Amino acid sequence: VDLDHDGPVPLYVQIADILRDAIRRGDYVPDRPIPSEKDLSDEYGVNRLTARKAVRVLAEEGLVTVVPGRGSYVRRPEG
Amino acid sequence: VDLDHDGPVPLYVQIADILRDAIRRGDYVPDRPIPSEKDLSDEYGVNRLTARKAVRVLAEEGLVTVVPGRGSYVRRPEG
DNA sequence: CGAAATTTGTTCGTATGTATC
DNA sequence: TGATACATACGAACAAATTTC
Repeated sequence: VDLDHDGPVPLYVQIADILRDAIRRGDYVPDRPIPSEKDLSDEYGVNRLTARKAVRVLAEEGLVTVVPGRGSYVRRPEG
Repeated sequence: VDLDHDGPVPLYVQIADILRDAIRRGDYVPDRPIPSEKDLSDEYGVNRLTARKAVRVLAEEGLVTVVPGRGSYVRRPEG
């Protein structure tokens, strides 16, 4: 799982893209948590705050819900 | 809370001026923190480092004390 | 019930690169 | 040239919420 550290796309955007695709593919399913910020930072070799920023992107898109002390859960599509 | 982005006065100076006035007015009181760098950057729509620079001005004037990881606290006047 | 571990939340400190004035 | 300003990214420390043992 390698990111492009030199290109124009920010690391947190790259991670957000990866996570978004994974959710769309069904690798992460509704009502279940995606990897923790720490797991993401370990997996992609980035700072926790960078991984956190990626998760926030998904949260702002409504794809996940962040729960303090629990994790970030894939949202069940409404309707 | 709007700043003059075009005039000759740097944004960080404008923010420092606003904060200084607020402290003098008593909006922020001794031993209590002023807004965090992030809150200031959000409120004034500037980069965090610009807000940080404003806080540093006040710190250099002795009006606040910056505590890493905690915040910037209004100084209690000596005497 | 309580201590430890996990996870997210917050804050300041710092560095790099880019752009603008 | 230098000061200003922004975006990104990492580091360190601690707090708060939650779960696990």
